[in-house]
Amino acid sequence: MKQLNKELEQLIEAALTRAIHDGDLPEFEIPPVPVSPPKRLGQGDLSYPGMSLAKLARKNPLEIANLIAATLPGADFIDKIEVAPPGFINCFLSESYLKRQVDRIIEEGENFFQLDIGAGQMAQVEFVSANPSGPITIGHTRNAVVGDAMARLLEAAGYEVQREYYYNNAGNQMIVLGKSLMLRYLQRLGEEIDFPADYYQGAYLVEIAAELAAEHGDALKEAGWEKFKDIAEARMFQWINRSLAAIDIKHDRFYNETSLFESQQIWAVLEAMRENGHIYHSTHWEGADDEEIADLRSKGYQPATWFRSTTFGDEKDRVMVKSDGAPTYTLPDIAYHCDKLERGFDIAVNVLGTDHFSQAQVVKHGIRALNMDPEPIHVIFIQMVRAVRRNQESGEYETVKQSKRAGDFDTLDDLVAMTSADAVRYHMLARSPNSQLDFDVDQVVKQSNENPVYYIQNAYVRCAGIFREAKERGFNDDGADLSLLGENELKFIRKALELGNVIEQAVTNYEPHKIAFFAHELAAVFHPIYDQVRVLHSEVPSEVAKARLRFYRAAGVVFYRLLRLMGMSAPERM
RNA sequence: GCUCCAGUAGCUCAGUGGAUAGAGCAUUGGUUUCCUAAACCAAGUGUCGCAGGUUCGAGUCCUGCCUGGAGCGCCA
Repeated sequence: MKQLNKELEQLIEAALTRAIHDGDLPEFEIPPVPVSPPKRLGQGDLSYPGMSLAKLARKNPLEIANLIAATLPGADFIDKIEVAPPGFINCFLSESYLKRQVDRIIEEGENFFQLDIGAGQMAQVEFVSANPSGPITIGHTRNAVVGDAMARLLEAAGYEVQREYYYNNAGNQMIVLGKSLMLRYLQRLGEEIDFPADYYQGAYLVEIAAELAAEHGDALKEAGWEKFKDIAEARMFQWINRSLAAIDIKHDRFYNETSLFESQQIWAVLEAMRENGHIYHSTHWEGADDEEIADLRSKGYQPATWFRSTTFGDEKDRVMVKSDGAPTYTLPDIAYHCDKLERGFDIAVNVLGTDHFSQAQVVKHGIRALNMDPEPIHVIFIQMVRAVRRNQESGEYETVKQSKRAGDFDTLDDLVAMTSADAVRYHMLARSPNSQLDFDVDQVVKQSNENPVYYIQNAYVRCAGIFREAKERGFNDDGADLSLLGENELKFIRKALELGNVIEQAVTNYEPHKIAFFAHELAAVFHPIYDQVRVLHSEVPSEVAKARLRFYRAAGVVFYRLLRLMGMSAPERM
């Protein structure tokens, strides 16, 4: 399927090139000529503001627009070109072209607007990557939804996509997790234990401990924390996968942080950075002021291994290996991204919460310190998300407490249980990642009947419904004459043909939320049409009904494609 | 103190430097003899945080300021 705005852009460029060649315009470098759908009726279907050329061409904008309009090469999709003051070039699409696209849409089916922008290229999306120390929270959920939608859009753009989860199963946190479970188990066996405040407090560990006690009795009493760490990690891994699967998210690969230790890769990376002259050994970083040095000294630190990240614009240097010999989190993270780049991805998208902002910068500095180009890496930063609900008395929004008690909604499992996988996905996606998101639990739950989620899905349901009814009546769209379609149906086709551009915008700008808004806009075009354009109605002549039935077949294809791009289900009935 | 994000309708938010700034929710009133009511039609609300600047043209770009959020660890 053609991206018509791109086609028109090329035609305008051709017209300009020719005008310059013919001497109708002075010599100048032709800038990009962005074509977009105008906002108002009567301004055509695609529009280009020719005013932007006035200065370059040293000519009255209206004259330039007229010149372009007069010399624009023809194309099968163009009906007419109009010029509007002060210099807009408005393109009206050909009706017969639009009608023909109904069959094209049906032919393409699930590949409707499958683009070739990324043909032959590999893309990776690393997302979620939550520490395996507890449930998937509402914050992870937003990350998961955005990352998966990004992956689906990259696939639609033609990339071969791998979904990866960086599994942080090394480091102190896992030891604490193992010890936390061990203490809960011993508590369950009746021992009096003072549970440390900095251990994992979640009730889920108490539950797992109870299960272990039921299954093994006191047989694990003498087992070390390592045993409990393995048990806890396996349980967390299962839990995370199950939660994500409930919203139709699966990763192709779980990349274990521990593998970077086992393979010695972290030390190889550190050595390479050292060879490039970016590593030094000291009690404090080179640019530290007296106050900072005094602070570090008061903590009694021995010398540590520092990365001179300030070379690459960082505000201070960073510790790679602590004075006790253990690496910080940053070193394996650099090694991991180094490994990613060596795997040859043309694009490596990384979805992170803004609390990882500094960390991500340091990783990029580290990649440069390895003399590698971090350009393929692109980070989508997700702003904070809170579950909120309105206080009935004050009318103010309040944050849902970070408690694991039943009735609070701060995990993915809770959100899905209270709403639906589709509602969670849509609401998490339909927001710019740059905006903080208040997920209004009551709104998504209570108003689930008048919700954009179902508004979009209902469009597909309605298409499916017509075919069910037609089948019962023994009616079909064989031999449909598309020329019988009316202006209403064309309105929908025009809008649907924008999908290619939406996918491209979403991919090139790393803004997957655009697809969610487009889906809603398209549904808003569809429903009024459906209300008026009937198929199985006594006043509709059989030939017209066939054409309309064919149209609804195409509309169903478009909505199916959209719903799948958002990772939502396409139900046949509500 | 420094870096990044945000500030647009009562609320939650869209908005490629272009033409008269848009949705949903909430509010009010209406709509189906034959597939469609989780739908449709109609009504209304704006100092686009503030002040300058660039431009033929600024919600969009630049500078300063105000407000809210995230970060700036020998944590992960």
